[in-house]
Amino acid sequence: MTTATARRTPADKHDERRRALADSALRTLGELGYARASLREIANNSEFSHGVVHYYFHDKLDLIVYCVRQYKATCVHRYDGVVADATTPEGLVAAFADKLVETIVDEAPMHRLWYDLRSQSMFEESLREAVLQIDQTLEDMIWRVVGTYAELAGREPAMTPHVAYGLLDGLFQQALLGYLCDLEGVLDDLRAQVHRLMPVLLAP
Amino acid sequence: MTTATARRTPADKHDERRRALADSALRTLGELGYARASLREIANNSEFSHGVVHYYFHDKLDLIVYCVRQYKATCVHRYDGVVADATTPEGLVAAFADKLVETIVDEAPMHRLWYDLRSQSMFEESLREAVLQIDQTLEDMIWRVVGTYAELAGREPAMTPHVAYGLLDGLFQQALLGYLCDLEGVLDDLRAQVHRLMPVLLAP
DNA sequence: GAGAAGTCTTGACAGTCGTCAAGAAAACGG
DNA sequence: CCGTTTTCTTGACGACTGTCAAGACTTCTC
Repeated sequence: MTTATARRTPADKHDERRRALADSALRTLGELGYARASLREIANNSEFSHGVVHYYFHDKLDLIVYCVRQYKATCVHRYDGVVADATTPEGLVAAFADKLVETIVDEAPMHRLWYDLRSQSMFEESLREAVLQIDQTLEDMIWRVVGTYAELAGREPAMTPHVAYGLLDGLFQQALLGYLCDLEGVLDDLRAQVHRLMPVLLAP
Repeated sequence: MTTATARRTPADKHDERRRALADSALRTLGELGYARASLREIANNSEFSHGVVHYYFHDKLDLIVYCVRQYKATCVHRYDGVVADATTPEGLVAAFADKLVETIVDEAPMHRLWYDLRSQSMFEESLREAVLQIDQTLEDMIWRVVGTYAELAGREPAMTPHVAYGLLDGLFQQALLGYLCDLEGVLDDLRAQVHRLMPVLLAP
């Protein structure tokens, strides 16, 4: 009865419901993208009715930004284990590259949704604040990997966090598109590319 | 009367009209993006009526793919002059970087439209063929720059065309987003980043 | 200049969209 | 158990969408 988990205020329940709704919505958004995923379709692929969205979210933009924020909040810790377990620079690179490939296979819909949202933010000003914030967390995520890699290698990073993220994101996006287009070898290519790129990110 | 330009078949006129319509459409598409640019809005911002679109194009997708193809067809020759005029590796890099910055300022709407279309192709299979083709021409464009740079420097490229394009595209996309978000210094940053990256693309 | 072919306008069609309001249902507090 | 508050469903609204067809207009051909 009076366990710790029973200590839930109404506000907590409200938030919990928002999270559950966002989780459902993410499935549909990852499948259809930002523009083609209607609120009715999102609701149909969930346990909720289409009207309930406006009870928990102000409007469609509010829902979608919340969804992507929620996904990315956990996403940015994907490589924490890689960083924590690494003992050699080569081992870190290998684990990092493997994890990159793994997430393309496992979460391609989520990644394309992110790139969709980021592209839309180039047109829709109201998306830019959230996109810039998320982009920053991704940059930090990458920098934790590169920084640890530099430490293990006993060398200094030769690039800013911004550049390191830009370069890796370019390769990742390319691989994601190739994977979704069923091109052959894109995943192995990505792995090899990361192995080649990482040493370049460090000063000689 | 019987000048060379008067030698126009009806098919030529038809193509010319398609090009003119596409030119108008590109303005609206660059402003609103793929999803929010309706055929009526496109027609309103042109000298045509909304029905004429279906006389020259099969449907909306047909129009938009034609538009982006048309734009990119000229876009891929942007650096031809840079390549042709270059006499030293450093000069080539400087001219290339300047041109990259210039096109962000001058043609930001067109570039964001391209990234929009490429993102959409991750969801819409019918876009993928065109996107992959255009992406290949962009890769070739970049490789003409990198290849000439390698020749002038008397060294060998250390990356495949695919990787070189992926890396530069990542930086470019980042700078474009920053520019559209009115972030300070993104253009100078891009210039500096290209100066640093290009030597890395060559073998020691 | 009459007829034919090509070009374009207009208006309508069947859907879909985001949004909201009225009220049912459920959960809660005493 | 009743009254209140929160939660959710249902149905409707106006606006907007891509598409198309009927006909007007222009251009060309003989």
